[in-house]
Amino acid sequence: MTKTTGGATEGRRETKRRQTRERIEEAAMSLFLERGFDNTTIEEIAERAEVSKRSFFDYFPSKEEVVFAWQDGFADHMMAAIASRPADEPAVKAVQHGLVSAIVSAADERTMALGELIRRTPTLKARDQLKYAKLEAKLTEALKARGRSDEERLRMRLLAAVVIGALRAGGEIWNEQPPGTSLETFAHRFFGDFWKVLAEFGNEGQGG
Amino acid sequence: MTKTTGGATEGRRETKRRQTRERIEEAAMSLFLERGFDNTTIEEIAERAEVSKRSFFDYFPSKEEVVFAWQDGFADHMMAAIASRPADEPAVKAVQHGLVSAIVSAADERTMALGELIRRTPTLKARDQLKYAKLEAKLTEALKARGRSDEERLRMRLLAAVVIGALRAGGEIWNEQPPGTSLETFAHRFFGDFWKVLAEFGNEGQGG
DNA sequence: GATAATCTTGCACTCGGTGCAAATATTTCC
DNA sequence: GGAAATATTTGCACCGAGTGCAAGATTATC
Repeated sequence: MTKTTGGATEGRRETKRRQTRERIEEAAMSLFLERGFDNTTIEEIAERAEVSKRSFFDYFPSKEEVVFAWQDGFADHMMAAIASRPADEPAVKAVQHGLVSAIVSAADERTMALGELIRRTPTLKARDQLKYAKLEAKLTEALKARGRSDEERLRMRLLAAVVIGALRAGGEIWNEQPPGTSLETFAHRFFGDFWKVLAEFGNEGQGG
Repeated sequence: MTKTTGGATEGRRETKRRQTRERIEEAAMSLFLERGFDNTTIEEIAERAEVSKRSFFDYFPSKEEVVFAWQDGFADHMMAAIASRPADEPAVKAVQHGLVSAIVSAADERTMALGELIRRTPTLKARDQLKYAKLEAKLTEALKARGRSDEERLRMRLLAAVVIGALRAGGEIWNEQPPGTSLETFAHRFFGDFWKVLAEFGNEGQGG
């Protein structure tokens, strides 16, 4: 594997490694969901995944990171969705579509159960908030590509901050929604309200 | 101390306890600033504060919490400042004044050094983000008191989310500002820009 | 000063996480 | 196929954060 012998082939090693990683993730998740995050030890995870405790740390840097491993996918999806929007579309709309697209594609059983777990576990709440910060950084990056002047890029930074704020608040409100509500419908309605309210805030702030 | 013998007197016990707490905080902070958060052990803190390692945990639930202990004061100041604004003032303005007031009163040497420490220490970043979430919750609470209808209260929630987003972004931008800039001036100018940009985002979002 | 309540301490223990070196598996090259 | 190079897994010893508990020191109450 010095540089160039095979190329894109996935040897037995890579395969095994990927499988092991998946086994650990699966084991950890099921245990967390069964008996809670704090009541699960790494040794128990390792045992169920049939690896040693020491090997766990070859795959994940900490117990918490297993919970948030999926998160990168969300950010990548969002960035790709934004990049795929026409360059002359207003940033505000592009980011809305990007977010909704990422949300809808990420929303499944597992993710919801995970959210519930995080909400129940104080230890995980802090790390969960960091997730938003990381997302905001990525979003800023994606949006800055659309800005031409320095002033534009400052605007994009604020847009990212505001939109991530909306995402967080929207997530909370979504959790209070009656079951059976369509996530996509909710997301669209929410953004509609959001822009409207934003305009009002902006005007009130400038006036007075 | 069953219920009612003395009343508001501060006995020797309370005094000593407060002093000890301050000694621990002081010891921890100076050590963190000297050699970093991760390179400081609780035993070292305890030693410098002249208490046992076990006693440390009678005063702070964890090493991290020492760093964020001051944070409650900020939130309280902000809430008080908002509550003191006239009830007929637009919420947007009230929250701006409340925040600026809290920021200005909290900004000293120590706080800045602390911010630097947090930025340098990955361990602390997650917990730092939680700070914003807590602040947002408090802000929502303070603002909801101003809302009459359910719709109004929803608006207040979004306002809190957006404003905390601004606070976070503003903090970052402040850190990139040339030294010597007046914090108060910066804060006012920032909010001015912010409301303007917010109105633009709102209109773009509704249009299109 | 006796007694009750509270605070502090030491000790033993659990768990998360790391460094290291030996054992094991995989790939590569002949 | 087999030896050598390389990567992976494991066991072990260790550190530091944090907790429970019971004994000892302090402070408050009468």
